[in-house]
Amino acid sequence: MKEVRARRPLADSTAVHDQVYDAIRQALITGKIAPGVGVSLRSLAAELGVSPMPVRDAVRRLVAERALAINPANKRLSVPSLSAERLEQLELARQWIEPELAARAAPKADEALVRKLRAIDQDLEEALRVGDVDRYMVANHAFHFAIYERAGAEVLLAMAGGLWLQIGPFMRVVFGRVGTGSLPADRHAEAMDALKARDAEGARRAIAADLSEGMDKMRAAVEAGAGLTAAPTGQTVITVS
Amino acid sequence: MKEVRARRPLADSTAVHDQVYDAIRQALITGKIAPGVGVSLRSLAAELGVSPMPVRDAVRRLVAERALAINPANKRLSVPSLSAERLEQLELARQWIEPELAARAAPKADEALVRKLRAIDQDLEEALRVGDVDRYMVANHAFHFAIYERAGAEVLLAMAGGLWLQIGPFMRVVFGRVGTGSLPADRHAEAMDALKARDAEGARRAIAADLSEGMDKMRAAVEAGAGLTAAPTGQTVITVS
DNA sequence: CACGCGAAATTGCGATCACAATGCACGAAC
DNA sequence: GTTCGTGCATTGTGATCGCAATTTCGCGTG
Repeated sequence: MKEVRARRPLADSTAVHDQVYDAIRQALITGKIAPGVGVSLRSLAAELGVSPMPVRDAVRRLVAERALAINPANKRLSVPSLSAERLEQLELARQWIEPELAARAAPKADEALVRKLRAIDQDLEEALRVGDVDRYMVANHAFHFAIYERAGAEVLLAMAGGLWLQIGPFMRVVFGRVGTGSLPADRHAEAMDALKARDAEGARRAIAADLSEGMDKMRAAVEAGAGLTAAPTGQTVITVS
Repeated sequence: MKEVRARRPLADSTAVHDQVYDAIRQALITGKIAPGVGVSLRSLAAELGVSPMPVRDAVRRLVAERALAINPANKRLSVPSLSAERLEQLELARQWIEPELAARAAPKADEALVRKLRAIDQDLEEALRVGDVDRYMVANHAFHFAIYERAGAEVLLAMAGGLWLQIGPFMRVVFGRVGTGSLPADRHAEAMDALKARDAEGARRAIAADLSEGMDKMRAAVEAGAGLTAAPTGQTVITVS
């Protein structure tokens, strides 16, 4: 475990704790870490090849964003378990904030944005065809936030990002069960049309509909799913690359 | 600066970094730290009498909650400056989430809650009479969140907490200028009546109106205020517990 | 007096060590 | 065979040290 660690100039772009944060964040969004399982700082650190320190920093951020939970007694941290209450609140919040962001982005949309969205959406459908769940989720996230960033609403964007972070594990459970084939991307086409036309209300409706469909599936899966809250004895086989 | 530091059993209640977090959080909510001023880890640590490490942890959380900003170039941190855009988004988010929480709390309200609210409100009015801004803000925060906690909506509650944290510095600026005497607490009485009657929509309206009045004052102050990002030479006197 | 320019101080970041506390497991007693 | 207690391993937390980079200030030059 004592490896030669390349010491980067450290000023080029991102700090180590940011990279660790992104790694765990991606693992959460794509659902690579199952809900309910416990993770430890040192195990994560060893897995990522860094010292526990930057992992601590990253974990602090994630806990603050409610993407990771910390047992107040144990002080041991884990992925928050999936409950119907949490999902209901997350859905409500998403249904309010994300259509709003889409509506604000519409007037500022341009040809470049639509082109970028079309490229992402093609990748998304490709992922759907081949059944690559991870790739689909990454593309879906990219699609939505390419729109939301255009709104130029920093505060709301950060809130939306936090919500996606919290809802990632839910998504993974759903698509792990239902499969990716059953989710049509029609709403994405509607959204792109509305953005192309700078139609704020149309974009709002399209995103709202897209969210509704996705959340419906999640709610159904959570209500029907028995072991969604995961076994506390879960093995943490997390491959954060 | 080499003091004998009492080593607490550490398992009694809260960790040091939590105390530091609470200290800075309180300082932000009550507006003890002015927007735009830069703070350093070591200076905060020295002021609090701890090592820079727990301060780093606390700051990490606060940055994640957007209560502190970090200059990507400098990597130096400061309180986010007050802009009309930020205020507009914060107002929108508050206007959506806080009435919702109040409405959810109303059916669960009981006599004990109303009594507690009445006590807080009396303290609040007392603070208004004597012109104690800090005490007023603490009481106002306590009033609102005594209600919101009753909703039992963990996710929404956390979001509301984050919003208050971001809007704290704004509040301080407003009340530092306008003075506390001009803010009537009538809406609080309405809210208490609605809660007592378990009237969800009434509680929603009361909180919405309360927010509107407060945010109107803030918006007016921000639009009119020139030196809102200014940095008073204030010594930030923060103390741990 | 103004303007660089270089050295010292400050700052954030990461690693390593120390410590208290909890979790876990192996083994002994009934 | 079941149960309880004792030891070791692991965990989170905090302090201290080192490093690189940026800021800051003083000094010399124009």
